[in-house]
Amino acid sequence: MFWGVRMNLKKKVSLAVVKRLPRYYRYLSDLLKMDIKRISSQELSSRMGITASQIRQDLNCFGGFGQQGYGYNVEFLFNEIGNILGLNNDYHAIIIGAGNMGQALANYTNFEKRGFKIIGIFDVNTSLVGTDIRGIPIRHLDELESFVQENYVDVAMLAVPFEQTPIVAERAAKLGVKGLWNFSPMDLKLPYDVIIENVHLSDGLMVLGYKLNEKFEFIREDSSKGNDGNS
Amino acid sequence: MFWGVRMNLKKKVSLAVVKRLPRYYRYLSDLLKMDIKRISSQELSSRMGITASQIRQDLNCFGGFGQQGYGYNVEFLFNEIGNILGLNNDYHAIIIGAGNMGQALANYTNFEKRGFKIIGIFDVNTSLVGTDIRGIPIRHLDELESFVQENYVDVAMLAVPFEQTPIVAERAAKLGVKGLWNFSPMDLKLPYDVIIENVHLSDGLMVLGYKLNEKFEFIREDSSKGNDGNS
DNA sequence: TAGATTGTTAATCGATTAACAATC
DNA sequence: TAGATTGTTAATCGATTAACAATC
Repeated sequence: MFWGVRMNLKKKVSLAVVKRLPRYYRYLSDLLKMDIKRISSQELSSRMGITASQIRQDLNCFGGFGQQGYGYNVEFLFNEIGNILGLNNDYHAIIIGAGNMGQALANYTNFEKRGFKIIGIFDVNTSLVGTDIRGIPIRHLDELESFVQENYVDVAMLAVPFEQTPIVAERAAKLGVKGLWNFSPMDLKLPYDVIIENVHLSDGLMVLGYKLNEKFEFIREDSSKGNDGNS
Repeated sequence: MFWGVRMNLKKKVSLAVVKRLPRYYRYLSDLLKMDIKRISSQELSSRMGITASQIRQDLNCFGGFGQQGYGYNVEFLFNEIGNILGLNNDYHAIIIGAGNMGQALANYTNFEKRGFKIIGIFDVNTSLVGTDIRGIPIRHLDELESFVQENYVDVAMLAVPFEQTPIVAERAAKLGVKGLWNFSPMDLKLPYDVIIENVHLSDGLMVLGYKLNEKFEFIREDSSKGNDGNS
């Protein structure tokens, strides 16, 4: 018996761990800026507010990045996590919808540092079409098909009105886009081989509301609550 | 021995459950729109892609909303979850930063349906100050202190540049704002009694990148990867 | 009543934490 | 070498799932 297809035996890393990686990356970036060369799991633990044990467990899902008696080399670990997250992958992304949210995304230069290059923006608003954001031209949505066929597009960021979202999502998926980043408050599902991340901003706001309630025992002046017919 | 202060004995509901509530709320809202009057945990389970058992467990953290042999009344459950999330709490919110993201937030009318009313927008850009978004005037950031003292403000949504974020966050917290919703890619921490929710959009994008890599085995044409000095 | 489906307890699974031998 | 700190196994904790008695 010999090794099968490369790395198919590795146990799949849990999503809980993967979701923590960007946070590690952020803290390591801060350490780099502060010119800190090495860090122990203990020290990182106290900065991040998670246990040292968890840090070591998490990192060891991907390999032994540290050194006994020394800790972790900040720059090395930073680069390794960057690699794991695929930050030098040079993904090509487009933004569909050039309203406020689409423009905010287009202006968020950080995405490029994270390996996502925005190569096109699309909208139906003819007064926007022809203009550009940071040099990226805004095209009419009608050009979506031809553009994606002529340019390699990995990811579409969807910042269109709620009702339009499933429609443009399907168009993008049909064209072979591999990932969708959806900002409409719905759980987008498609019968295509595409990875979908739903953002759900207002869900987060509602959780904030819940926490406020819990902590400060709100119920503001109980103003005309109406209680209209709850069974 | 008798009952202590009201409901201080209830076991604290775990954050995992609370985070699922907005999603239940969304699905129930959809059911209402489709004029579906009642739903069993089984049926909801298949729609949402989680187990019926989990649905019943989750809901029973807050009380028995269903009826044996019948299921759940959609409208009743919808309203109950809305109450739990404090959607009729009439929170007063302000937006600090009227750039693209701030404007996107200001135009997102859904927040009002979720119990958050935006009563003010602040920026330092004098060409924006004096204008308004959906009738909400944009004020100069200098007016923040006087405005918050004169108007009840529960939550500040922070959509300012990275470097400004800790500064305006501290100003808001000092003024007694109870919740902060932070859109800068940092873990905001403050020595005040304030609840902070950090959004971290690009963290989500990086997780999408990781999943793309995992599924499609990326490594695009290995274009001039440079490999500049990783250790 | 019989059938359906909840509320709730018990079993399982997975993730976090603790502990410690390996080793730099 | 002695001290420090990792990598990793084992123990604990919490969350999810299964099962079923209660009951509409």
